[in-house]
Parts: sequence; C-alpha cells; structure tokens
Amino acid sequence: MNYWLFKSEPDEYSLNDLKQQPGHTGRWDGIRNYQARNFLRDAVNEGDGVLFYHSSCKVPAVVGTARIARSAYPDPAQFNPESKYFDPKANAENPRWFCVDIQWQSEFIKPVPLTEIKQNPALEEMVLVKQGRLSIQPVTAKEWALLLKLGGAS
DNA sequence: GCCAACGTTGGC
DNA sequence: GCCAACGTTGGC
Repeated sequence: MNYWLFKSEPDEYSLNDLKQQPGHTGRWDGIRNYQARNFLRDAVNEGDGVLFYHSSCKVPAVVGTARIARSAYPDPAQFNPESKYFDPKANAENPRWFCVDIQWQSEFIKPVPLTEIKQNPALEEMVLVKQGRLSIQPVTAKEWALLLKLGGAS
C-alpha cells in the first residue's frame, strides 16, 4: 500500500467534483508530465491512498482523501484529436500517457494549507515542499498519517 | 499577473 | 549530445 498526493486546480476538477461522479469515482487523466506519468504507470496501485490537493487557487491546501479505484491504463484522451490532451505522437500500440480511476474517500474537516505544511518540521521532507510543479508525487506513511490528523480526519 | 523553477524541443 | 529558447506549473 502506497500513498500519493494528487494536485488539481479546483476550478478544473475539485474534490467535490469527484464526489459528484457516479460511484464517487472519476478518471484522473490529462497527465502530460513524464515524472508524474512514471509514478502513475509504474507505482500507483489499486487501493493506494491519495491526498487530494487544490493548487493554483486562493488557499492551496490538502482538502481530503481518495483511493485508487483502478491502476494505470492508457489515457484515451491522447488518441482523440478533439481533446486538448491529444498527442499526435501516441498510438494504441504504443501509448505514451496513462490515467487511473480514483474514488472519493473523505473531505477534511479542516483543510491543511500549504503554508501550514511548510511550517511543520515533520513535513519538511515532503515532495510538495521540496519540489514544485509535480502533479503526482509519493507521500510517506508518516506524512499521510500526520496530514489526516491535521485535517481532522482521524 | 508576475516570475522562478524546471522540463521539453529543436538547431547545430 | 549540448544548450538556448520556449512553454508550463503554481505560489505569491
């Protein structure tokens, strides 16, 4: 069992948008960054825990959790010329991009803002703090437990 | 809206 | 294969 942090712009796709999906489950697609792609394809497994993070908004914060409902499969958007995620260099035999399905799990009573995460010495090693601009990143079991505690979810 | 960090592209 | 130019992410 692994833990991850997924970033999403709430204007595009919020935690609540995920909750509104049938079965509280939605496709996490449109990943077009190789580092994030490699995590998705090679390391994210069904059942893994996901910290849902809202980025590029007024208060960037971890707002809740989800779980991986289906492990990686080729992102259909890359084959669709109508999609903004279309990639002319990808084909069905040799897909370049992958997606997963995730299921809404919980909304934090108290979202944990990035500023608070940065101030907490126990979280200074988080990829979120050390490296910007990575939309899928690993989280340790310790970080996961602490975030849930700070969010009032455990 | 600015801009720093960083990844990708493409000329040579 | 180097590296400059360019594009994107995302905090502020």
